[in-house]
Amino acid sequence: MTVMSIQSRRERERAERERLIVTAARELAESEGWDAVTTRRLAEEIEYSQPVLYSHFKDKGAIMAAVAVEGCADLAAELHAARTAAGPQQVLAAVGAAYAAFAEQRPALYDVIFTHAVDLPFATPQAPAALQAAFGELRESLRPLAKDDNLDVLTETFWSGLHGLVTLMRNGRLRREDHERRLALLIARFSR
Amino acid sequence: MTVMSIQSRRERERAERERLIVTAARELAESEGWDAVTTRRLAEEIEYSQPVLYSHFKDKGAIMAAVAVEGCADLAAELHAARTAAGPQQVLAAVGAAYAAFAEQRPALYDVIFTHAVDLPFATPQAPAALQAAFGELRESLRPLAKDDNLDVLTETFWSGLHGLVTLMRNGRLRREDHERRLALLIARFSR
DNA sequence: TCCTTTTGCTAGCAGCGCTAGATGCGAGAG
DNA sequence: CTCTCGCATCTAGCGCTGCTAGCAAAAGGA
Repeated sequence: MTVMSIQSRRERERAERERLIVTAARELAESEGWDAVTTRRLAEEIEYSQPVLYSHFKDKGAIMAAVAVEGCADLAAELHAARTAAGPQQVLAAVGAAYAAFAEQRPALYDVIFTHAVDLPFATPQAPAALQAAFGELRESLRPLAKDDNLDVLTETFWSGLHGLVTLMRNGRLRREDHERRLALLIARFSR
Repeated sequence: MTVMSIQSRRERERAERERLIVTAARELAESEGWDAVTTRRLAEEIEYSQPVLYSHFKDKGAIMAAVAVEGCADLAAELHAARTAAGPQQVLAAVGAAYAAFAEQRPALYDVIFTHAVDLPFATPQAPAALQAAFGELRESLRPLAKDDNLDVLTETFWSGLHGLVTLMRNGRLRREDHERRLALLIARFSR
């Protein structure tokens, strides 16, 4: 009895600490940007020494990947809310706007999902469930508009359009004040 | 006389060395990626010491910006060639394919232009001429298709679509084998 | 109580961007 | 031709990064 319960307690504590690390990384990134997320700073934040991080994660990239998966669940939830709240004619516009809003309001999270960390499986069945869920929301928004186009290809292409809009705008390549017009145009081109 | 010619010789040599730096940075980035472009490595490559770099450029970002401007001229040239070689019905497809090919074949150059360096003015009249030229090629390709849409907004949106396609694909977010289908779909949605 | 294993820490490596201060070379004056 | 001055360049080093080897301490089992 003792052996088992002691072991399980340890595993529980370990899991809690792992959550602590991911949460700290995420909050630090969201409040001060990924540049501020150094292993020393993170260790200080969780009140352990640096090497502890490496007993949970292979390297810093793995921590970022964990944050990405978490953030992806948030994105999926927001897309789902937007999709189900909108009337049938406005689904694509609502989901597109929700996607852009997420990227705008939580840039650190968006970046770690879609531009930074590479060591996540993406367009395969092994991709994290949250990620497939987010993609699924986009796909369902486009399903009524697919006609003779392949739904997955259509979804990926529309998604690329959104991704291009938000990334180019966020690092100063596109004038911010025309964002709404560009978004509307993209949606118009993918509606009907 | 001596004073002037000595000074001008020095200025000429300085300018040559500046070109040397930019070229070395570009070649190093293209052959081994930007991670390999460290100030030490770059100094070694040009056979000067590190501080020399800082007598030409404010910091490493400024060197990257210089490479970006150079690369942008290449991009503009390739887009121009594609646009002028294609028949009127195939302009958009040709230019889109040329854009994607550039991103695919010269990823380091593409990244420094469109994702890395931020200290370049972009969507303003102060933007480098090469950059405006590249954007202009896209704009001219879309002009016949603009109809009642604002041409600049249309161009920026189409550009975003291309940018999203290539960036998401290059870091593993999109299956490579469907690239052609996605590109064709994007072009179809912006034609007519 | 003693031993073993596990856990976390201190200290340090190699590399980064960047810079202060020393050094040597070239140009102009006498 | 020589001396001096100023500028161009280099050496050395700062503070930071991600990451790890090796030791200390705590915890569990006999």
